Amino acid sequence: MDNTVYNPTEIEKKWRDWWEQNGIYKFDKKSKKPKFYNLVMFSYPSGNKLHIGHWYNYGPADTFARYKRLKGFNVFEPMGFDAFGLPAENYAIKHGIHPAISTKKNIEYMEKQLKAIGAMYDWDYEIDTSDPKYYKWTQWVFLKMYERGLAYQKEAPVNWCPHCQTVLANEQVTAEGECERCGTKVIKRNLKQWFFKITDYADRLLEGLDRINWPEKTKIMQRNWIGRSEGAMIEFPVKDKDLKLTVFTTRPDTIFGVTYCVVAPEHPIVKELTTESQSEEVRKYIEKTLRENEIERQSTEHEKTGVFTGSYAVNPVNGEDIPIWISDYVIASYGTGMVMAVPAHDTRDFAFAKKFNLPIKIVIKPENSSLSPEEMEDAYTESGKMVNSGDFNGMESEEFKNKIIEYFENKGIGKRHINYRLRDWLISRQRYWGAPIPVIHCPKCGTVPVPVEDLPVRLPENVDFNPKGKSPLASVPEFMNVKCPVCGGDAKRDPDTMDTFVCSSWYYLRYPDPHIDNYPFNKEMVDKLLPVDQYIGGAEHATMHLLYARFVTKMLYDAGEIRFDEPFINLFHQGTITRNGAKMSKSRGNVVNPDDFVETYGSDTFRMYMMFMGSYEEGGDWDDKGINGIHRFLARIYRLYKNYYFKDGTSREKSLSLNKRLHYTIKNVENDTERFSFNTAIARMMEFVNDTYDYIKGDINPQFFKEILDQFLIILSPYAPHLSEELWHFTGRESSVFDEKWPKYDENILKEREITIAVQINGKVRATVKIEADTNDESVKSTVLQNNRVKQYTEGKNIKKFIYIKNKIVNIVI
RNA sequence: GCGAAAGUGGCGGAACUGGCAGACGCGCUGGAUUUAGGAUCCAGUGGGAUUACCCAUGGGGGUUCAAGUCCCCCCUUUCGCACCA
Repeated sequence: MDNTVYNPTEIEKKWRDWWEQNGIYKFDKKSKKPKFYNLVMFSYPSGNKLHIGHWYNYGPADTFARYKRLKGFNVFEPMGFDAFGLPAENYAIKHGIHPAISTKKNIEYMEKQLKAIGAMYDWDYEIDTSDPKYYKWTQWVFLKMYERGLAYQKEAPVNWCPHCQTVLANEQVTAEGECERCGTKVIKRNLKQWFFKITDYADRLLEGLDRINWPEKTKIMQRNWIGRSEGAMIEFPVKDKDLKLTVFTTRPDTIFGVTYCVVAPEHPIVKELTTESQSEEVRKYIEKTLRENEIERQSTEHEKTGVFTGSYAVNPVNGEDIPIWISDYVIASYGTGMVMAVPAHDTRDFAFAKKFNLPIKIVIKPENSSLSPEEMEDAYTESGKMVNSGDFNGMESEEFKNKIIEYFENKGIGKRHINYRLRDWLISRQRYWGAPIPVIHCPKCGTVPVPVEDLPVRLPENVDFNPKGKSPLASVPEFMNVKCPVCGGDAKRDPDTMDTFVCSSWYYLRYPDPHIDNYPFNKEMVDKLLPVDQYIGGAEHATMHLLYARFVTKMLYDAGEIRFDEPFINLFHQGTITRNGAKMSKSRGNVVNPDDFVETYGSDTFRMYMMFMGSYEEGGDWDDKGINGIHRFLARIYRLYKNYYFKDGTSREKSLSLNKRLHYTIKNVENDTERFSFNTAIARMMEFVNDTYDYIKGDINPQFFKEILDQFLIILSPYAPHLSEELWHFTGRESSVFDEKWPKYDENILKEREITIAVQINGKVRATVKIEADTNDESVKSTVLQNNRVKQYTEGKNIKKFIYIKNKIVNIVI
């Protein structure tokens, strides 16, 4: 009987050590094979260590990398740590340990866990963004931005997280108005901050999306985030005042329908617009607005409110007086913070006009109907023919849109304009654990960038890093006091550190030569290895890291530093793993701790089970018992080789069916792996193993069986690397299975000679018949009609139609 | 409110361009082997009906010889955007 026991713990340790000792995964820079840069999003070392989400990112990604290696690519698969930033710092604060120490410890632990995955990482290429050797070059990126006029300081209402005690970029505030990291409600504060001018790249960030193979939903998110809209800026003089309202509109064609204007309550111009008699009401309204939180205020369900300022603007095309209101439905930070209102053709303006009894004036008439202000229930926002629009009546509104802008431009009252929702990237943080901003403030020379040769601006270690609402570095005189590089006089350093997303916006350039110390990256290696061929990571970075990285890449391309302007050619987002149908969280108590399962089942089983649970794109639901299925499968493979690989047999015949099954498996596992359909690839391998167990029930042809099993090991190896290496050596090999070539399948072997097809009568399957593949329609028809089962149904009936889809199905209509 | 994706056995999920729905696995049932097993092997497993029949892919219509797949309406879930002028 069978007492062969699959002991993953022992096997996996053995082969990890062997791989390391023999340098199996050392990246060969000189290889002539085509390169394949397989990248996963690196992790930040917080106290939580590697969780299942990391495993789900890294395990399957490594399977893909191993597959590519067997397919003949020179695969580059590095790993590192995004070590600066809030998670690491908050962990340090909570435990009262210096972040430099806790980060180091966490990295050490996570390295161990990452090694337990058994991935092909070449650790010679490891990155730690909190290492001065790395952040020196993050500061260099800042200086490049500065040099190119893309880094600037300005005072602006910015997002402030009261818990993290720092400002945040727009991208780092959730839709609920909460801090992306800690979930605290974010408030607005007026502060002087550093920004990167990502808005300069808005159009190119849009255009580039058409050239990359990314999930469509991610592209859509980026497009929406950038929010390009075409329209016009139009000036409305204010009656009896030396003032002008400049509005942005995407519907200049509705200019004759303007019946009022609205200014955001917090806009400075409101003071000047408000008349004596309205001042009390306006003051109260502004106060009320400021008390309300941003989210409630910006909700579409929020009922319209507003107050008349007492002033009137003049419509520049017809001289009509139009009242100026303030209302919180106008956002101060978008466009100019003021709008022209056309209730007849804009739903929001319509609701406002209805509420305050403002006139509704129709200027566009739909194709086959007419509108009347009294009967309208909502605004008409489509195109149509112009009416009530002076000399332009009768013109198509779409055509008029362009005509009227030309008219504005000729008269000097407006111009064509493209507006974006995207704002500049706020990169300064009032926190300790980050790369210091390499800038010196000199009373004489102003803002002076730190000369490149003086980099890095080192983060001092002896600092009280507990957040106090201002930069911890500001209270470190040794750090702050510095001589101005220009005039040599006394000056101060900038006390802020950079957003961690700056660190991760260029790390993929550093990987190919992470130890280079005279430049941020090795140009020759970057030319060779970049852009990234496959990037795999979570979808939550759609409008953060993935947008920033593209921006920085484009900037460096413009600066002549690199030869490509899109960093990630192919992108894939893995799904999320749930448990009992719910997201894993500590509060639900349904967290899967990978270490526990790896200990009992081994990393091969753990990795493979994650891949088997569901489609990689959608994730799956974790089942503590389900993992047994994969464990049994691997143990079954183990026993198959140990007990039958060298077994004697006397059969001289090859099993045609098993051989065919092998080729079928090679083909499908190849196709499925290529499209990240790991769950079906594993199912195909299970079918193969089931078939081999059928085969060994009979007499074995030892030579043939060995060949079959050898090839199967190679296709199994990306999925269960340790087990496959073990068995590969068991068969007598001395070299690694990962130095083999992916087997080729033979389409001729896959072609069935005799096939079974279903015969339907009126769409219901009533029989199956065996036919020769590719036989002509007539002979199929006679075979089918002679079938007894078919005869029962067709006897004495009139066959109206006989449909035969080649090699697939027959349907007889009677 | 708008946009996108999805809804298939007791469960996780297959089904690539319309062509035998439920691959593969979990669980369950029965059997074999075993001192015993939560190990292994074999068989069965969508629902109903006493035998080649009927019903089944969220619900309702439709197109087609043929629909999980295409079209229309509705319901539910998840995600994204939320007054962006």
